[in-house]
Amino acid sequence: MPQDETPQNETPQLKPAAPLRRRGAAMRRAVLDATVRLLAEGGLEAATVAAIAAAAGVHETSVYRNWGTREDLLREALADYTDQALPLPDTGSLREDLHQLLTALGAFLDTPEGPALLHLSIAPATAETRSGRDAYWADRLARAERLLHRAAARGEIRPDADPRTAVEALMSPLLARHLLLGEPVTPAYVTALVDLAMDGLAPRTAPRTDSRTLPAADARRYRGGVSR
Amino acid sequence: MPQDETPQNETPQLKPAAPLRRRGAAMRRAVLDATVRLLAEGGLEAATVAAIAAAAGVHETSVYRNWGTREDLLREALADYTDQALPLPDTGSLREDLHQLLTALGAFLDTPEGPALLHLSIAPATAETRSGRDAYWADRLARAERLLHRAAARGEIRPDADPRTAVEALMSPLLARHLLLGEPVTPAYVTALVDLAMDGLAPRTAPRTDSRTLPAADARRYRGGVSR
DNA sequence: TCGGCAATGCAAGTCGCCTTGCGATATCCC
DNA sequence: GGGATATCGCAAGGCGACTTGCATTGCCGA
Repeated sequence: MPQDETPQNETPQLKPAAPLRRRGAAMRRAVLDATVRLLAEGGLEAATVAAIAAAAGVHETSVYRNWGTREDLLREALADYTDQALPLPDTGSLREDLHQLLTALGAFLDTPEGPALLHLSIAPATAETRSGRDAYWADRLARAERLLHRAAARGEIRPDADPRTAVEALMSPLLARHLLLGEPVTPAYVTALVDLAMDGLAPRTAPRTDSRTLPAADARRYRGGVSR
Repeated sequence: MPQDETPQNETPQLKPAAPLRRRGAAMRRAVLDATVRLLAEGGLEAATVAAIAAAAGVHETSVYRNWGTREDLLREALADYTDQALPLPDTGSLREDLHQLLTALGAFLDTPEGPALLHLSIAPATAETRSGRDAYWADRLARAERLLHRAAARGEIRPDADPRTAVEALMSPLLARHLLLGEPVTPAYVTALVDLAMDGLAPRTAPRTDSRTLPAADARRYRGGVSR
């Protein structure tokens, strides 16, 4: 125990009856807020545990005891922060809805929080953290799926189309573009994606030649292994 | 050529006259090989720089001097290793080609090397490492694009479709599934994806109701800014 | 063949993530 | 108000990534 040494730092006059040692929910909030702030200001690498703890006026140990790992903390902070980041449009037109949704997603990816969230979602996940992560993204996709269901009710999409697949096919490329290619998500790209999803690759008013393309139902046969 | 590796550290008596201070290309090969081996055996976390260096019979410092970063090393090792992992099918049918390509990609994602490559490709990249990473993935996509171009020559796809967008829309979901959702890439999923890309969401032989869906050519117009 | 240069080995050290044991205190509950 | 108990602050330390200065040695060309 520190007998003398008077560990109180340089507070010459003020001895505020200040809250000092925050705990429980109050402490969690302070840490979560500090995390998002540091993240937004300096990106992923600025959000070290030491920096976060200091900014929140909390000791590093408390962070680890409450969240276990830095990644868990960042993940929770971001999930909490971005919970209402992507509102669901409802314009009455699927094409337009999708366009707006993807544009909003693209914009989010351009903020510091976007890539941070993706990086964390993707970091080698342990069994425990994985379930939380999967649930988070599954929820995001489920929300987007509602667009498709509304469109289906309006007869805007073919009845045999799978909404889940469509949602993944639409949102994944935006993430991949940002993460893998480092290319921006332009309005033109969003349009191309939506058009592709809506209209498909195959010629619509088929070229007079009979269907060289396999009938969809038949294409389902699965050719065994791909040679090496 | 590889003289038996002798991983036993306990060689109490032997002081081989050939300490083998490998350098240059020989050293790089040894390190690259050791990296892939450790990666395949113990996953990402087993491939520490210390472990790799030891397995390659090289000093840690050399690794850092040659690659700079652990991630750069892993990235190069994997890129080198997987260079011919995804052969381009050429069956004469786009639907079938895509099916095989995506199936092979899905299979790759189920090996330890697949996720490792993705994780590394996505890790916060510095300006230098980013260009290499982007180029790698751009090359992968360019290869796949060839499928689309062949199909275009055969008249299998509408002339106004963008091959690049299609490739991204097809491959990205597989990556996202693995990384974000933690869900497996099943043959059924591959089929659904390919079907979606080929046929689109919009009803084909339009429901008797007149074309509620915008004509493909006209749909390309871009509705101004998306609100908020 | 031999010297010189560059690449490697080695040691010591920094930094960020994370753990642990212990003392100090806020907060609930009686 | 006065414990009990869960929490928090603190210090020390381990581990892995990464750096740096210096001693060694492989190797290429003169």
